Amino acid sequence: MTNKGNYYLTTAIAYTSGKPHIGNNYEIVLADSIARFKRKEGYDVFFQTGTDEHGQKIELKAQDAGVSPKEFVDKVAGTIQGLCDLLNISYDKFIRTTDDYHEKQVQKIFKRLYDQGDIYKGAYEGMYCTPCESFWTESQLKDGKCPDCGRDVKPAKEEAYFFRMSKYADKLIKHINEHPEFIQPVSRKNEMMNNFLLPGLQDLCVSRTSFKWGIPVDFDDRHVVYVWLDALTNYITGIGYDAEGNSTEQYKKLWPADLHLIGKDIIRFHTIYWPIFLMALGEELPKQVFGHPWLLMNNDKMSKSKGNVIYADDLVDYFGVDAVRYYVLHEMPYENDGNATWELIAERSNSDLANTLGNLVNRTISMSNKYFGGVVADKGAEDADLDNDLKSTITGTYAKVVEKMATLRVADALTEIFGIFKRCNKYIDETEPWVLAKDEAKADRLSTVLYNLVEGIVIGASLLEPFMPATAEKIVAQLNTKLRGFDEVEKFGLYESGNKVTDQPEILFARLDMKEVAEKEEALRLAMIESVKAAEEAVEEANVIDIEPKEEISYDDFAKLQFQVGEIIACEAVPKSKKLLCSQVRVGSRVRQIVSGIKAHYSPEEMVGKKVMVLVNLKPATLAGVLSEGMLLCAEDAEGNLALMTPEKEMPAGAEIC
RNA sequence: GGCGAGAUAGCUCAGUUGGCUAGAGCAUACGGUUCAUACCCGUAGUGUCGAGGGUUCGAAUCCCCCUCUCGCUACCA
Repeated sequence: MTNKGNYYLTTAIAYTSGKPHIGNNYEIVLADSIARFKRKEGYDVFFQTGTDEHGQKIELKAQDAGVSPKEFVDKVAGTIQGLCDLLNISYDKFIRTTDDYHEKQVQKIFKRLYDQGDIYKGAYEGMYCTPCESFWTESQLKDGKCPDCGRDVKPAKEEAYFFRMSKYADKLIKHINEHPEFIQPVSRKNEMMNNFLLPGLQDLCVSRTSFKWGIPVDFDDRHVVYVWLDALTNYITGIGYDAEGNSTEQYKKLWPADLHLIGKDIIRFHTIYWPIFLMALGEELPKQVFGHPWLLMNNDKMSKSKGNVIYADDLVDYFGVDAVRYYVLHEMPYENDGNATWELIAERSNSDLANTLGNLVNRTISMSNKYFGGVVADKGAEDADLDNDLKSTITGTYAKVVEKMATLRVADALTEIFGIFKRCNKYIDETEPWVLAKDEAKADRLSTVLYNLVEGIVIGASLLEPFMPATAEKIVAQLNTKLRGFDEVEKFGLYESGNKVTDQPEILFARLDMKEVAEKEEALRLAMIESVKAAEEAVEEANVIDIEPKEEISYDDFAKLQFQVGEIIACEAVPKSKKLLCSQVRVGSRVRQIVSGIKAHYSPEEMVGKKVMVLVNLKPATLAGVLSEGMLLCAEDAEGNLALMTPEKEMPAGAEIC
């Protein structure tokens, strides 16, 4: 195939906070199929993936695990790279944001942007969201919560470096308008425009002082570089970018990237901040950013405690790598989220892989052995009526696949390829080889029919190679030939006539018993729940939580609070609210009505009769239209589980707590 | 209560700028076949395109309203 030039594609780098599940691995399988396809089309492909290893979340996770952040990310990065290899991912480069050259360049980039005035030092006073590691202004908050994740924010002030986003906003708007293909799917483009660009971009805080696990700003080492500035630059540092103008030949060859493949949740970072960083560096923008949908499990959020997390390695163990690749590539819709369950994967494997494809290869080889001792020869005994349609279907498939792949419709491309195998099965029915075999005079015709089948399968396997490389190889190995290049899949009849196929056809995909699949899934589910429990029990003893220290108070401040034991004598849910319970609480001789947000943790029935700790002199308030005169005190753990405070010995309602 | 997304065959979904009797795959039923992994081929379907109203020569597609589902979010005093 003639060289068509360079093609540089990337996946998002995986955040090393834990082992990724199949929904996370979907992206890289998709990227791999595109990379392999482009290579086969004749592009000089460079495919980069890797891990994003900095940030407060990782610092905390490492702390919990009792290891250093570096030890923590080394382990997770190893797991992630292992999964990539398991899934047969043909990446050219696996970058880690803790790699030396990357860290050095990020520092240089930061310095350069600072020197040229795009980054300036300021003080940040605002609301901070810890999980997102993001600062927000009051006006950005959504109902007082983080507009991104919706969790609580807290006021914080810190010296920080800022990036002048607004300086480049107009240029970016112009770029997006002039390059409609830049943001895919297009529906995302308007979201970015209307929600962020047109209302006016805020300057972005690009440094942190609240934690250490990041790349230090080299001229002010109390600060570490904002994780997104750090992470996004991997796309250029990984191929040899140098902020001082000494970029490598590879960089000059590959940049700008042809495609950034990312999840739909991080489109904003890739279509607003990243392009602006690049503009500031005077670099070209990537040609396209594709925000793919998510793969859900059981149409539900995955959760280890529910035991419904699906891991790629479990699936590969059971179904084989190509069945897993086939499933995620074929079942993922283009714009909506997809769904995965063990049953769905098994059904797909049985119907498409075992029946349509595997059985076709098997029956073709069996017939060749049975009728001709495995020798496949084209005797030229054509039946134009039957053969021409078969041939045109097969040779016409490549063009259709190319058309689908051009717009990243990978699932549709696979459907086209399987059209070949379906057509071949039909051809067997049309030609009835077992009938031909009974007539000595029709031996040549029979031979040609089998030749046509083998040829069709070879072309189909060659088209299938980018998506299911191992299977494609297995098929042609059994047919004693090689996979074709894309310049040889539109011609019919290149299979070497007289070749001999294997006499020991191997089952490509075994049919799966749905009952066994269900049992396997259930076993894994139980094992997962067990391991979660065991892990919880193991940490139970050393289980401590640190919370943000509050300002010191005087005894007088404390004395202002009046706590008493209260007895809950009645309790009911507050209508029109999702979290509130309304309790009647006897405190001394008085009964107070207290509303609490604990419906998720206590049922009204189990509340009744409890003796609890009550803050009684809190100003009454109305919640969801119901008056509340006081507050029930609870302890809260890191997961937000609540436990009511109760006296450890029997005490009368109204007893003072002091 | 607020914001967002969605509702098409039993299941998973396609349906481009409104246009001929609404499609695909799987599952189902029936028929054919036996080379093959009880497989393959063919046929048949069933759908008030969530309900109602409107615009139009014509609406799954546009507008209004309603119902329901799913996210996120509010009230955690």
